[in-house]
Amino acid sequence: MLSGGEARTEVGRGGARRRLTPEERLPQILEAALEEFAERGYGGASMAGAAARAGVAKGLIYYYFPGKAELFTAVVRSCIQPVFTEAEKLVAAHDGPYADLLQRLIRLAYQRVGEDSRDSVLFKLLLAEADRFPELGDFYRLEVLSRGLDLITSVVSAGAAAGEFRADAAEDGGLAAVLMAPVAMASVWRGMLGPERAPSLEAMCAAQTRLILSGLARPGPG
Amino acid sequence: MLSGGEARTEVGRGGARRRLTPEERLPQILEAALEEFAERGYGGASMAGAAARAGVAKGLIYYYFPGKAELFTAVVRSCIQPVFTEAEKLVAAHDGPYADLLQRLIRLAYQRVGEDSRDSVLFKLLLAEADRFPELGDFYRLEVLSRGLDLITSVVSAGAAAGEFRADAAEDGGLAAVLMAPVAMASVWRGMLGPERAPSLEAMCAAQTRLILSGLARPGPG
DNA sequence: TTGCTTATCGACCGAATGGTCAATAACTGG
DNA sequence: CCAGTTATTGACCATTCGGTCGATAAGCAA
Repeated sequence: MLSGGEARTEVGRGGARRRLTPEERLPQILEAALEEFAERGYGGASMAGAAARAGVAKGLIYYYFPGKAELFTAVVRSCIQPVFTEAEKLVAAHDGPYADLLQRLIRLAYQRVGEDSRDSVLFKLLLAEADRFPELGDFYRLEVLSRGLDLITSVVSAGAAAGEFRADAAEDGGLAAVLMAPVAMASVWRGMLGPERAPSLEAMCAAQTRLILSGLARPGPG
Repeated sequence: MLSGGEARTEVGRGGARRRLTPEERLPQILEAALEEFAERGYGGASMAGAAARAGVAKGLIYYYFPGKAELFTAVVRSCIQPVFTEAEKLVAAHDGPYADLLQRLIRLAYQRVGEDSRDSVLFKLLLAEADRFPELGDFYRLEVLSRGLDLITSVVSAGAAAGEFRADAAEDGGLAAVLMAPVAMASVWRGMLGPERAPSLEAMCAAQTRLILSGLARPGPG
């Protein structure tokens, strides 16, 4: 009865309405969606919630994104990509002992993990949802995992070629993953347990640096 | 209108009904719920879905569990705990060089990750949902993280005390986390990318073994 | 001002979901 | 075989949520 067919009689009389260019509104929506996703997870996040955080009507989000899934992938893309460009720049610019470079890379990575807690939360979320969104899984494989592994591999190989590291390190297929994992896991731990309860970043950074440098050194002179 | 007060006229005439003791039914429900959660995530999983997988009416789940959250924590508990008892038994029973023990522990961990893919998926899920369920976070911290770190720390310390490893390894607060992370991350990668696309477990196991053994060895004789 | 484009709103819908509850059939002990 | 206990059912409810859509106002050009 009270579901009148088109009984929509009092529409569109909303309050102050500010019209923005898409270049201004999009970041607002992405930022709000990041908060919503980080706080409630993918399944728990609601379009209405993201809209409310952005101070915007729900319908507007559908004006910018086809649906929830696309909004999520857009948020992830906009957040995780810049991390790697930084590291790659460091590698390209470096010269000197490779041990120093490796040490500096490790420190940079841990530092970055400690900086923005929302990044960690989103990273964790990415892990959790990747298998339900093929596009997300591909994105992670290509833009995060492979990129990180390649970066590490190139440094280790160069160090081995320069006689600084053990020669067999260059052909060790799993080494890069083993070197990358502690930072990734530190991020996950931070995202899930919070900065206080997760293992200390400083301690992990120091331990990994020591372990790697002595573990990769040539067994030669005492 | 058509919501008759107690118009429920034809209830309870369902088909073949098998009555089981709770000790028989509970594992069925937990197993079915594991499948459902692993496949759809926490938010995406539905009580009806879990019930259907168990071949049971939805209401029965509420007979055994107060709600969705409790069902989830029960599933996680039942799944992750047995992993550690195995490792702890290994440590308790071992004697001989600590390098061998460490090697064996690493192999056991990677092996276990490779065995049941649902465990990896659930582990990934646990990471993702821990911060929305305090009970889950505590469970992880106490029953998984601390337990693993303690195990590793005890072995490393014993090895250092026996003069097998570098003396300073025993006091390295972050070392255990760095040693534990690759296995955990390997599990996460498997859970999110699948066995084929994730970094090879064998390669990671071999690389980590090499890295650790040479990284922990006393710098002494060439 | 007029009129066109388009960013923005918010009521609405259908579907799905978590959770409840009275009815009931399967066992149990006597 | 009967009565009491309890495991099990499935219809039902309230709510939430993703997504649609017509109305509308803000800006811009003429």
